[in-house]
Amino acid sequence: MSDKVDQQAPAKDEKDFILERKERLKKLIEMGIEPYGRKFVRTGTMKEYTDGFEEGKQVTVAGRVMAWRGHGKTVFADLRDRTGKIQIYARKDELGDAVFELFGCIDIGDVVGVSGKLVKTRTGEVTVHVETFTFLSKAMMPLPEKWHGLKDIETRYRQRYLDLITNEDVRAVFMTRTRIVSLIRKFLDDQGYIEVETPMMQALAGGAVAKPFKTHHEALSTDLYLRIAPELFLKRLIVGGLEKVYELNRNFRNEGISRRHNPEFTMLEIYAAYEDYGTMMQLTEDLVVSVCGVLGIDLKTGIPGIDLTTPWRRVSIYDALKEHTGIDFKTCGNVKEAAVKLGVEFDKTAKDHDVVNEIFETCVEKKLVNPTFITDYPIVLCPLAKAKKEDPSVAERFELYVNGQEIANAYSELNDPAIQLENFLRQVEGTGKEIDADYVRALEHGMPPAGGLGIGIDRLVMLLTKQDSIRDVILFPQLKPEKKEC
RNA sequence: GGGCCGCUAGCUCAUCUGGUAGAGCACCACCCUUUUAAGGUGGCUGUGCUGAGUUCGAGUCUCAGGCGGCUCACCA
Repeated sequence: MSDKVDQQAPAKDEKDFILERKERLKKLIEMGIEPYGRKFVRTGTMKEYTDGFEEGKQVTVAGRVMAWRGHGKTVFADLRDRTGKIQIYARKDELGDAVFELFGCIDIGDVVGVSGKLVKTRTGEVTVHVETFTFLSKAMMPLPEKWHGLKDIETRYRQRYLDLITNEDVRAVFMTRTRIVSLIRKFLDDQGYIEVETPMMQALAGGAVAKPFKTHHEALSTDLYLRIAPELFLKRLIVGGLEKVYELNRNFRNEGISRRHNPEFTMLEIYAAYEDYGTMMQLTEDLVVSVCGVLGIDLKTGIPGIDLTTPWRRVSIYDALKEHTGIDFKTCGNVKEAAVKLGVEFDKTAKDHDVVNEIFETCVEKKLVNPTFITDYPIVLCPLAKAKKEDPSVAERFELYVNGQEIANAYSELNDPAIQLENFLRQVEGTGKEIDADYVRALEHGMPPAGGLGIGIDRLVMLLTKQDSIRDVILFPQLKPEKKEC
C-alpha cells in the first residue's frame, strides 16, 4: 500500500488538485504575499471564545481550515486549533473585491490567522467576523474525507499527523496520555519521590529477562545494549541514599510486536527505601485513584465492564489458580499431568514452577478483569525479590492485572548480596551470559530494605482511554519501514 | 516465524457467478449575502498493492512477493 502514501512523487504523477494548489501558491507569491507565514500573535484559543462568548469582542485566532462553505458574496469556514473549532465569516462587501478574491485563495487544509469581532449567527454559532486574515501555511495536499475521517489503519500510523488533524477522538486519546503522564509525575513529586534518569545504553541489559537491542559505541569500541529495564540502576541510587526515586521513560525489548507489545514502551519504576511491596500496593491504588479523580473517570462506571473501586482484590497465585482450574498446585503432586489435563502446552524440559506460571497465563490471566493483585509468586521466579519471612518458598511480590493484562509488578527488593549473587549465577548458568557484578558490589555496601514498583504506562493509558491496541496510545508505533520506490 | 483476513480515485466505500470500474466527499467551472455533512447545474479524477500464470477476456481465478490487521508462537 506504499503507493497510497505520498512521498514526493515526481511531478508527472501529480494530481490535478495538487497542481492547482501549486498554481495558487505561485499566484500568491507573485502578488507579494508570503504563503508560509511567520510568528503570529493570537489573542486566545477557539475554546476560550466558544465557551466564553462576548459579543463584539475583537479577537485574533489561528488554525487549520477544516471546512469551507461559499455563498457567492460571503464565505463561512471552520478553523480549528488544538482546543477546538470556531467558525469564521467573511463578506465581499466589507473586505472589498480584491481582498475577497484573495480570501478565496484559501484552500481546505491551509493554516491561516484571522482577526475580527466575535458574533453569533442566527443559529447561535460563535463566529469570527473576518476583518483581516493572514496565510500562515498553504497546504499542497488535500485532507482526508471530512465526514468519515481517515480510517486506513496503516496510513493513520504512518502519517499520524493526518490522523491527528482528522480524527478528534484520536487527538483526545493522546491529550489524555499526556495528562496521565504529567499527573503521575506530579503525584510522585508531591509525595517526595524524585525523578532520575539512568542509562538507556547499558553494557549489560539487566533487571528483566528479555532480548535486548544491541548497538556499538565506536570510541569505547564496545558493544552496548538498549536497556530492557532501569531497575538495577535505580536500586544503585537507593544504595546511594536517594531513598525515594522514580524514572518514567522508555524501555526497549527486541521481541514480538503485537496489540500489547511495542518494541519501545514506557515504563514507570518507583523505589522507596525502608518500605516493602505492601507500600507499593497501596501506592499503586492511590496513584490510579488520583489520576482517575483528576481525569473525571468514575471508578465504578468510568471504564465500562471494569470496576476500579478500591481496595482491589488481593489473591495468591495458588488461590487464583484453584479458583479457575479447580486444582490446588500447592499440594498437587504432578503439575505437568495437570497441565496436560487443562490443555496447557509447555516445554517438556520446563521446571514445575514454569509450568505453573504457564497455566496461570493461559487459564487465569485473561479472566482478571477487575483490578487484582496476584501475590505469593514462587521465589524461584523472582530473582530480585525478597522471600516471605513466614514462607520462604514465595516472594514478597505482586503483579497487578486489569482487563486481562499485566499492568504492574512490584516486590520487596532483595538486599542480601549473597543471595542476589546466587540468584544471578543460577540465572546465567549455562547461558554464557555475564552477571552484573557491580550491582552485587553495590548491595555489599548495604542497600536499605526497599519496595519497588513498575507500571506499564502504555497499558495504563490503554485502560484509562479504553483503547484495545497499544498502537493507539503510542504516537508513532513501530512498523516496517515503507518500501522506497526506485 | 505459522494461520486467517484485507489492499479499488486524494479520502470513505460499492462493483453477485470472469466481460477492460462507480457513488459520496474532495477538486474544477458557473449560480448563490447567516451557512454548518450548505444548496443548485455541469465537469475532472484510476499502475484496481506488485509480478507471473490460466483464459478470447482477470479488480474478480491460480501462484509468488509486498504492506497492514487479527491471532498463535515468542515474551518474567
